[in-house]
Amino acid sequence: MPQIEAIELDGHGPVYDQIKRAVTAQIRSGAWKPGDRLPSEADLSRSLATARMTVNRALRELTEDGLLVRRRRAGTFVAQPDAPAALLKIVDMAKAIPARGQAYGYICETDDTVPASPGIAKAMRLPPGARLQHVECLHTADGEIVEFEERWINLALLPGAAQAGFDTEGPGGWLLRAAPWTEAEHTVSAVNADADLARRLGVEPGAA
Amino acid sequence: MPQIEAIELDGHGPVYDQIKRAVTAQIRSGAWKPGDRLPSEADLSRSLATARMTVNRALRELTEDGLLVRRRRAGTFVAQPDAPAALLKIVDMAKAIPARGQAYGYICETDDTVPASPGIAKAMRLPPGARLQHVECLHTADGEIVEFEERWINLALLPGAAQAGFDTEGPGGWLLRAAPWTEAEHTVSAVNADADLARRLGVEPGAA
DNA sequence: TGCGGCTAATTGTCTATACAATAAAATCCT
DNA sequence: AGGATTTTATTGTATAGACAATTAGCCGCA
Repeated sequence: MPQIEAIELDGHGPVYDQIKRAVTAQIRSGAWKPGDRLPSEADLSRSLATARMTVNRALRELTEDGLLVRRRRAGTFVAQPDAPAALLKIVDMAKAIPARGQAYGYICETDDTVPASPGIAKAMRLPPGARLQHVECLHTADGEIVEFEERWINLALLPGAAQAGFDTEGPGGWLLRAAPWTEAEHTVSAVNADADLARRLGVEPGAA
Repeated sequence: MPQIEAIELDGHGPVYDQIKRAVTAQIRSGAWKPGDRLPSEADLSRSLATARMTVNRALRELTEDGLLVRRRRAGTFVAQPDAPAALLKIVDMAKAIPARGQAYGYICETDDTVPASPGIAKAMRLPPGARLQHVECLHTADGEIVEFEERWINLALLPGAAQAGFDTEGPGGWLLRAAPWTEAEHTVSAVNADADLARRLGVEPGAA
């Protein structure tokens, strides 16, 4: 089981930001690894001598950024990294358009692994034939097509993208796999975490 | 000067979410238009009988979503809609990658207005020759090219994209134009708002 | 008029506390 | 043992109050 060390603030800027940086630093440095459980808000607020609300804001925002995953009673965990970064922006797009009063739609036309064509390879400074994930999708607002987007993702750097499935189910279905698990029980808690994330991602956009 | 009516909560879910929905509804319905000033947090918390922190969280999150713009002492304004939606995801990408401990880079290769080629026109269900904004950019993490992205934006629906300038300065430079202005003084407050947004967008990623 | 300093309105953050919601873990009862 | 129930740890939200930071607007003065 991971032993979580105490973190320290740097006195620079708002406290919640200091906490965010400190936690981020722990994760970046590898001191806290994916799946590790963080100290509880109560513990952190005690050891940092701040109010729990401040810790809460920091952890809540990091969760929003996809760096952490939280579950009531279970605790706060370092999220599985890697692929979510590629998808956050889609989530964001899906969130931003309804906020403007329009019904957002996302249609994925193609999503497959292809060797880089000479033209794309040149654009990406890759050797021709490198494995790429090719995604074509449409963003619609109120049924009208706002944007056509074509992407080539370097699978050498983002291996998770191949299994991501950017299809019509939307990104939520994929993000499921970014769940936290404690070292001991893989399957069980992974299922739970999936349900948790699914709820988070499914309910929020629907409500707004 | 716009007369802002009181808003009402619906008793559904967390209060900060109710406030978010209520404000969003006002904006969607057109009751609050871009540039309009909202009641102050103090006024809202009084008229809604909630704590100011709760109102603050709601307005802060809506600001994060790009729906509002806030300035100390000046107040909270309905943001200029429209084009920011297309860019939020870039901002998000720029934020998400450094959060994972890598240096994010954004290189825009082309950004011009073109008539739709037959192939693209078909994909977007548009007549060939429709005006599109064509953007090609690279997303890099630690200098390595993670993703090549090509986009065609329907200028008929997002006219602002043409002047957006998705160039190497990054999206921040563009978002400047999404500033709020009171009906009376265009130029002056627009400049101020620019400075404000610039700070917001320039400082946050730099700190993290 | 124009400039400079003061005032005060507004947002931004922090604290301490409280209670609700959730679900893991322990306990009890059969 | 095993299933039901109770306990309890943890996050989620709400509140009231306080002070800091920013800056628009006002007032005075040259």
